[in-house]
Amino acid sequence: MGKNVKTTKKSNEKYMKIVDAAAKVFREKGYKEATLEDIANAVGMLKGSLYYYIDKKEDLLYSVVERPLNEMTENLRKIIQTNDSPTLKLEKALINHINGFERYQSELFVWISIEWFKAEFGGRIATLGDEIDHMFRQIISEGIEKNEFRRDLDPKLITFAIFGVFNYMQRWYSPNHGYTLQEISVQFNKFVLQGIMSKVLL
Amino acid sequence: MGKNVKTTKKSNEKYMKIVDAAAKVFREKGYKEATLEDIANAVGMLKGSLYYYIDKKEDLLYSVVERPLNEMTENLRKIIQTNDSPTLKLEKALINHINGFERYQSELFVWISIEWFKAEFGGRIATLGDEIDHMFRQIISEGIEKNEFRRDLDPKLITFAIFGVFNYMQRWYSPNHGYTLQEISVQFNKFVLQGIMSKVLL
Amino acid sequence: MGKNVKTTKKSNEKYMKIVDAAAKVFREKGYKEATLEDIANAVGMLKGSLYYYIDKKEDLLYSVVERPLNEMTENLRKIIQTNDSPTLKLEKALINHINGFERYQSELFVWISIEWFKAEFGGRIATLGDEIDHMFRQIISEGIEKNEFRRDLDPKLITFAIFGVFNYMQRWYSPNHGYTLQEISVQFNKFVLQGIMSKVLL
Amino acid sequence: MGKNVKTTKKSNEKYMKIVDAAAKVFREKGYKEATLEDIANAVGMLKGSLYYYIDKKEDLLYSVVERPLNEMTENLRKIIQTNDSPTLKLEKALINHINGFERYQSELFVWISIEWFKAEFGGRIATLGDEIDHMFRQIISEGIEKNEFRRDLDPKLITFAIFGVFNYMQRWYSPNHGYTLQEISVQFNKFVLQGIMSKVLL
DNA sequence: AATGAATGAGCCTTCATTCAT
DNA sequence: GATGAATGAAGGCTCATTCAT
Repeated sequence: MGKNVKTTKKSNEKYMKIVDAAAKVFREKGYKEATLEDIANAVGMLKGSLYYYIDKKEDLLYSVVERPLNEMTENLRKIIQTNDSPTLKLEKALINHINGFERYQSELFVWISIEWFKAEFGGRIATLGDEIDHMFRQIISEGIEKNEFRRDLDPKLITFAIFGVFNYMQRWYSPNHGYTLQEISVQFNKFVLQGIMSKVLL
Repeated sequence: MGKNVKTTKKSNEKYMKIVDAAAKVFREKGYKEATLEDIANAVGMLKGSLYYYIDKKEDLLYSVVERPLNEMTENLRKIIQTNDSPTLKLEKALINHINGFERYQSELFVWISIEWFKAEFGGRIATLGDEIDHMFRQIISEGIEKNEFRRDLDPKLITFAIFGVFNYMQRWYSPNHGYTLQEISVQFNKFVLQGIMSKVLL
Repeated sequence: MGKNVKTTKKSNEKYMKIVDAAAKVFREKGYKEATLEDIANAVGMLKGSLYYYIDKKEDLLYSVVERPLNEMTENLRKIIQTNDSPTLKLEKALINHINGFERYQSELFVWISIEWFKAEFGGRIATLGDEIDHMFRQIISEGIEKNEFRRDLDPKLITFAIFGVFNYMQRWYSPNHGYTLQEISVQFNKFVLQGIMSKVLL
Repeated sequence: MGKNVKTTKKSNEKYMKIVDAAAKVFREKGYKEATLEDIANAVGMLKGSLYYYIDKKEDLLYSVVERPLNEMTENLRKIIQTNDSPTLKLEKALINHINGFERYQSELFVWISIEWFKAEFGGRIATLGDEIDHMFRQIISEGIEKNEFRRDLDPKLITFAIFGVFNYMQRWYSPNHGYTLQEISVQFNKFVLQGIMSKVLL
């Protein structure tokens, strides 16, 4: 962190405005399709002026996803370290996930949308979400060990399935347009939990 | 929309080769990042020559996803029209889905990857998958009505969840690399079905 | 040699025209100052069109200096391999040098002008002239050994001096403007030779 | 030309530091490649701040070369006005030249490096070195008249040759790296003098 | 059918320069 | 005196597209 001269500059309000704008533009058009001019316009400046704050376009991508991802990772870590049952941990983890979407809508959707191509970006970006994957898988594994989750499910695959349920929201979810995140959260949790639990209460 | 001069041309072998190549290149690089030169090279011709077969790059996108999607739609329609129970219909539909992935891997993954931005493309592309969505939703609704599926789940949301489980594969699935589609299919079906069924047999 | 697809293309007339234009423009404005647009205009095309022939600006620089330098190197090699006396070899080498200037004026002057910064360019460019340096030095050394040239002069330094005499022409020489290359050649040779010979006939 | 508001400012220490930094940066990267930011960084200020001292980048170039050139011109003038023999004058002039390099290494190398393009810069810069050229030529001419230098050599051309010997150092000379300026001076003087003298003592 | 060649618009990035504070 | 911030013009490069042959 803070390797370049611009770190100081980055820590100001304007830079945050730029990153916010970038998040929205990336979200709307996709990273590659988004133009620096688009972003600059959204902030009310010229594209060249952005370079006072960044070194290259990719910097913006990193800045957009860095904080949300780190926050979610941190929250997840706390959840995992409790003595809660795996089932409860999973519930909390899923709620954390949706909460993340609530707070960092564009940002996380941008993240999800570049996932497939993240290898193209610097390693920094590529590994940002790895820990989340890992911790989810850990919860699932623990649940299986403790007989709370079905033994016939592969932890890795099931983690993918769960991420699928939630992350695919990127494709259809739009705020103020159909369902609230709250509704979605409730429904998806019920679905996922019943899907993996070994003893289903009916 | 109407048949144009190129319709004839499109029906030949060469054009199919081009579309196949396009599918692979789109899948690997993403639609925007893929270059007509990439595609042309993959077929062994020059980029300019492609225009004998297409009018614009987007045509290729359409051609790539058109057939797979239509086929899947058709299959799904047949499944829906049977007298099978909703549960069985859902199982078949999901198997059909994975089978589609098996046969049209790149193509469908391309489709999924552009879903979010499909509005940008001509209406033709935008509506291609709508029927699939609709029929899935129908199965779910029917299952709820017939008390096979949980009443507390919203059909539309649950359809999204299911699509999420499967379509998110685009992000992590790679053939000959971990799980077979068969394994995935079995696991995901078990997960999804237990997740939505009203009476779970344990 | 011939690593990329464009090799074939490069071997045509148009590419040569471009390289010629580049040589002139580089000569007039300097490599960095020269714009691709300048060069394109000189050939009567648009700057973007140049990329049909090149991969990057630097390619042009390389193409400009490659042949002249190779030719001069080759000629020099022949001169060195004879049984001529060092004095005669030096004379011939100097004449070869001026002849090179005659044939490849812009090209060689471009070369000389980037010498200081050649490290910035790919290794290919950086080492192009090394052999010439080396062979000149060899002639001087041989002349000293055979007592034709002064023992009190350091071969390396004197080679630099001689290059200085000739290559500095880049700064002041302009065709059809003062002296002919022939006149310059005669004068400089007399000057250089008397400067290094051990026995001067007066 | 006239003294402007900034003249006062220019006469202070800070401005000198800036010019010194500019000299080094210009020398290392070339004038065009050197960034005002590079220079500002070298002095420990921001690029915008430079404009308190300068009107435009070119000003720095002028300031860099002005003093060294004027000093050398002045010294040369003194040498010329003596009653020394042309031979001695030439020796002194050459020593003055190398001494200049010693004291104003970067500065003079910058000067030499922009010579070809000096027409692009304001006339002020363009004519700065003219007097030096002229006085050198005068010494040579005088030497020929007095039969100390060879009659068969053209004064103008020979002056170019001599400048070549010394000024080309810009291309290969690097302090603390091979030869000392002292060594170079001795060798080059011997070479040049024997090269032009009419009676060579062996 | 396909090629070779060129177009032109657009994008990222750089940088000298300005200016209010 | 100096900073921070922004400007705007320009440059290298990419690429879908066109078109004569």
